[in-house]
Amino acid sequence: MTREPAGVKRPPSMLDVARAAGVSHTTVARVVNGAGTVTARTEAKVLAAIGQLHYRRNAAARALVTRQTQTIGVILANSLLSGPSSMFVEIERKARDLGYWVSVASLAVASSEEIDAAINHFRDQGVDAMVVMAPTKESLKATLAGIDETPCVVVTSGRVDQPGAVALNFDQEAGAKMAMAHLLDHGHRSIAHLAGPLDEFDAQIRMAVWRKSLAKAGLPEGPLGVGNWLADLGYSEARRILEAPDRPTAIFGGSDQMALGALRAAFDLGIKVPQDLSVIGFDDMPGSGQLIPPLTTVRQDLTLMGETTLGALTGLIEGEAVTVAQVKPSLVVRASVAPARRP
Amino acid sequence: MTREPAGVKRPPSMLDVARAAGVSHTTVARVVNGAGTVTARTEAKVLAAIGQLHYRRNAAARALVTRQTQTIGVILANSLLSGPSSMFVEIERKARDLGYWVSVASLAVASSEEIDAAINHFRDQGVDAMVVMAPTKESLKATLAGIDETPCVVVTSGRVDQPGAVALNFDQEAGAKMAMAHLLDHGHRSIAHLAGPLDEFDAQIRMAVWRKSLAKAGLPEGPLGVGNWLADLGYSEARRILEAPDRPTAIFGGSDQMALGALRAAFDLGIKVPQDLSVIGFDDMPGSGQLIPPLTTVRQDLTLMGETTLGALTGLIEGEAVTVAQVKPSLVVRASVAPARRP
DNA sequence: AACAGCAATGTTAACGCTACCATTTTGCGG
DNA sequence: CCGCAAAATGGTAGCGTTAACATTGCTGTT
Repeated sequence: MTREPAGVKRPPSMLDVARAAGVSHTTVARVVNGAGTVTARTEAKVLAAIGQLHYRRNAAARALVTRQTQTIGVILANSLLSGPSSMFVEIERKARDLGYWVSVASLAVASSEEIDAAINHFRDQGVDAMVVMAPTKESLKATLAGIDETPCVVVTSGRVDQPGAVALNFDQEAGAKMAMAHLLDHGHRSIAHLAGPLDEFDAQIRMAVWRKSLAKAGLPEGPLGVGNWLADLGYSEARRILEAPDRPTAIFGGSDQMALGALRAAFDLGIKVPQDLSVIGFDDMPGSGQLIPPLTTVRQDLTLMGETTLGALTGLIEGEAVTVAQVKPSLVVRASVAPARRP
Repeated sequence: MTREPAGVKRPPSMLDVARAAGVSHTTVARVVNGAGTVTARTEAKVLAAIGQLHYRRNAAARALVTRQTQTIGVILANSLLSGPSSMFVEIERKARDLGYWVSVASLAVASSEEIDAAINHFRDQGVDAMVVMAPTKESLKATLAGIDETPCVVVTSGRVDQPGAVALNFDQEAGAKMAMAHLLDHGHRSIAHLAGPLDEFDAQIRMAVWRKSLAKAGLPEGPLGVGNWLADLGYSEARRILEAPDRPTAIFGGSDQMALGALRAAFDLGIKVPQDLSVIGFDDMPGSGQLIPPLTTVRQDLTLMGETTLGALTGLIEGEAVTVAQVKPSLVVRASVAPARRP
């Protein structure tokens, strides 16, 4: 019967549980952490007290002494635009399973300043590790400069050689090659490209592969449109390309959104897809399979990617030497590509 | 010249800064927190020491004594499928501005168990407040049962009367009414609906409004398809409806994805949109404006919604009585709706 | 029956910060 | 030049946990 001063309402602590169970707080800790040796009888008493008092271990106190917050910071750049950000959901789920908390910062633009601010935000919080999506050279540079001790997985198609940081991404080159090979295999000799924003690695790589594939096949470079991954510019650029004399027989869209715009541009001009024009996309976004016509595209397996990211991250946290393979995309063949008409 | 035992590497603490600046740690605290009274000269010394040592205030220690983690937990249900989850980006940005950290849990399914687990996860972490997206009755019930002391904004179209919790959502009813009015105004007398998963409030409401609007106009109920918000079922259900005798002249899609499926179904059957069939969607997802034809739809202003959510949340944290208005959606008129053909 | 040796439990001291109160310094009117 | 209020600074006690070590209570061996 301990008399308690009727203090302010305060959640129960280990000591409260200890008193209720008639043991020391250390014993409570042993039960809670499942470590150490405790008699079944003692454990039962403690568990009962815990249940009765609705005890929860205080994360702050724990973090204070262990110097571990069990938190992972995730920095999302250009969050909603490109597909890869949905990878985040996978990361989060996996992390929670592993007992981590996931904090997020989603950036409107992946500028140096924004990245820097976000990294600082997380360092203030004391995250154990970070995942940073760095789509551009600038953001990648800021990231590598900003992360210091903190283990970090950088999701980027750029190059990273810095101890403690590991780069991870889809094999953009392989994906783009697949798309181009598919078009070339269907006999297309004049292939346009709708590029994403050219400050992004992914857009650069996809465009470079388009050029190289054409050159390798001994073909002249096709028309190029540049956009922002989105459908609006996909439409206007595609329209411009298709209205020009000598229009291409195929379009390689840098994203499904851009390809979607191309589909409509063709429709508006009375060009039939895939009979008169083949279109291929990149991402396999939701709904791509129900476009008119269903879009052939390159799929990126976000689930696998998320898992890989988190695997690398936990490895890094535990101080292992981490090397990760790139994740391979795959081709989803639907109905927007057909053999080129022999002239 | 204090002699330091060459201990393990440890981030500098307030005491370290204090020693370096020749003041007490209390003074350092005053500078760091910007509270209390400090001479400009002292402040400069302290700031210099902070810069030199790369001092960062330890969030865990601070949380321990203040009992405030400055963290908001966000629970996302069915994250990637429906539009509303992208609201999260807005919430996050705003919260970070306000000095909060945002932790996320994204649920595959909004079942009682998942919601419960996520809420517990956040309570373990000691979040100051939560945002829970509860699309279904089941998840809403679990949410209201699970949140206890923690202030909580529930994003749901369901009903919430519980002190400490406040419901917030788009005015689904207004949105659906707009869509139906638009169709009715164009003279459509036979309107089908492609509903979302019927365990979700939003799907229920949109369907109910569809029914009611028809009844109010003195029209018989039109054909109904039920799906999962996605394009695949949108296609098959729309196709079924359009192949039946007495096909409707308009389709009200529960989501843009479903409407997208309907667009293709019509195309496959040689039904021209909007000449022979009007289609309207809901969400205004990216790309909707570039479909064939560009989709007329109901837009939900996610930015405003995110802001409203966070406003309510901070109010709740500070113990104010919070009542929030629903956010009104708006109609985006494009090209998929035309006057009904007079038979 | 005594005692090593181990299992079970308890004691104590940080961890780095804020809150509260005590003390020192400063400015200024008389 | 004193005194006194106000401003500036310092001292100390927790917050709730873990970690290292100390102690107690058993078991089994000789």
